[in-house]
Amino acid sequence: MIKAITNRDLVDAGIPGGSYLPSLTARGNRLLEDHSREDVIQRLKAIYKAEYTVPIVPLLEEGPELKVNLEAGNEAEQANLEACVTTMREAARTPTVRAAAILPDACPSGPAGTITVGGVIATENAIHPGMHSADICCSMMATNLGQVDPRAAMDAAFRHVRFGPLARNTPDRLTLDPQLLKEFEQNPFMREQKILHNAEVQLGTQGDGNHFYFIGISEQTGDTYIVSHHGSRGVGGHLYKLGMKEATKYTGSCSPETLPQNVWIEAESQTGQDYWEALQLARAWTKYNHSSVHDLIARDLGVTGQDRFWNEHNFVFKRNGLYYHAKGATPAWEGFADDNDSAGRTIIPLNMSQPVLIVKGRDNPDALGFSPHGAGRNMSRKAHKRTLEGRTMDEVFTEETAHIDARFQSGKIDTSELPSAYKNAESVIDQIDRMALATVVDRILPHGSIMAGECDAPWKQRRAAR
DNA sequence: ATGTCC
Repeated sequence: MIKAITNRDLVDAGIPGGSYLPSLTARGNRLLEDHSREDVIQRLKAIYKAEYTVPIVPLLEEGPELKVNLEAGNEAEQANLEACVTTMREAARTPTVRAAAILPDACPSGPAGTITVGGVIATENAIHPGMHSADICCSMMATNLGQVDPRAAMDAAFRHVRFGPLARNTPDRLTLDPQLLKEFEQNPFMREQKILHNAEVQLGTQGDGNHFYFIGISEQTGDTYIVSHHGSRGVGGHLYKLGMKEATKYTGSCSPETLPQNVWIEAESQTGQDYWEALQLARAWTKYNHSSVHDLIARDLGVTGQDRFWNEHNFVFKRNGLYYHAKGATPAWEGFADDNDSAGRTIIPLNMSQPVLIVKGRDNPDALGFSPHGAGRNMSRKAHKRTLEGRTMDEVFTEETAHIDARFQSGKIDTSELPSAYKNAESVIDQIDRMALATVVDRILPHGSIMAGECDAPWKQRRAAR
C-alpha cells in the first residue's frame, strides 16, 4: 500500500501554501492508482504552475529597435540625444512594447527607463498610464477670429483665462455639459469624487508650467487666431493616479521586473476597457475646457470663432491593433480621432516669441506616424536658470519678449518659460521638414502670450519654509 | 503637470 499524499508533502515539494492545497492533494491521491509517488508529486507541481499561478513575463532582453528622429547640433544636444536613447531603450524592454520612437523635441523626463517627452511607445494589449503621462490629453486648440485687432484679442483673452494652480471656475461663468457629467458618473474611474469635483471647479482653467494662451496672425490670411495649450487639469491628474494604482497591482502579479513607471493595465480586461473609456472622457472634458474659453473670448469680441481645430499630444491612440502612447508627440495620420480637423491640420507651438506651426502630418512610419509637439528643452529648468545668473529677471524678460506682448497672469515672470529655455526653433522646423514628419501649411505669427507666471501656491511656500 | 502621499 502506497502512503497517501498530504498537504505537507506538497509544501515540502516547493508548492506554496494556500487554500488550493486540499484539492491538489485529492487529485494527487487519485493519480496514485496509476503512477509512482515521485511522479505524482512532479505532476502536481506542474498542475499548480499551470492552473494556480499567473505566468511571469520577463523583461525583453532587448526591446524593439528605437527609431531615432533627432539630430544633435552641438554638445548639449548630443548629451540630450544620448540620454534620450538610453532611457527609451530601457523603457522599450517592458514586455508589452512592440515599437518605440523619439522625435526632434525629445528630452528625458523622470527616472531612468521612463519614456521621454517627445517619445512614442506602441504596445500590445496594454495601456501604460506612465507613458501617456499625468497631464492626460495635454492638447492644442486654434480658433480663427477673422479680421480682429490682435490687441483687442489679447485683452479679451486676458479677461477670460484663469491660470495658476489655485484658479477656479464660477457657475455664473461656465457650467459643465450635464450629459458629460452623466457619463463621468457611469464610469468606475471618473465617478471618483475628486474627479467630479475638479470637473466642476476647474472648468475653464489652464493650470501652470508650459501651458499658455497665444494670440497671433495667420501668415496665409492675416486673420487673428487664438491658440491654447493645456490638459485635463486635476481631472486627468487624479485619473492618472487611479490608473497607476491599478497598473501597479496588475503588473506586480505578472511582471515584477517591470520598472514602477512602466506598469500597465491589460487593455482587453474589463478594467482596461473602463480605463480606455475614462481616457476618452478626460479628453472630452479637455476639449470642452479649451472651446468654452475660446467661445467666451470670441463672444466678447463680437465674432463667432467657428473655424476651429484641435489635437491632443499626451494621449493613447489605438491603431492597427496596437496602443500608441504619445508623451509629447502629435498624431500625424488622418483620422487619429473622430473629431480631428477635416483638412488634417494639427498644431505645433515652438516658444512664445516664435510662430505657432499649423501642419499636416505626413504619417511617417519611421516616426511611428507622429510629429513633434513643440520645440522641447535641451536642459532642465534649473540648469536653464543657472545660465541666466548675474542678470535681473526684468532684463532677461525685456530682451527675450521685445517684439511680443508677453503677460504672466500671476504678475511674476517665469523665466523657465522664456524663449531661451527652449531648443532652437529653426533647428526643430528644419528637422520636421528633412525627416518628413509634417508639412507646414501656415504659421501663426506671434502677437502676444499669456502664461501662469511664478505662483505662490501654499504647498510651494511650505516647501520653501523647510 | 497634478492641491505634486489623504
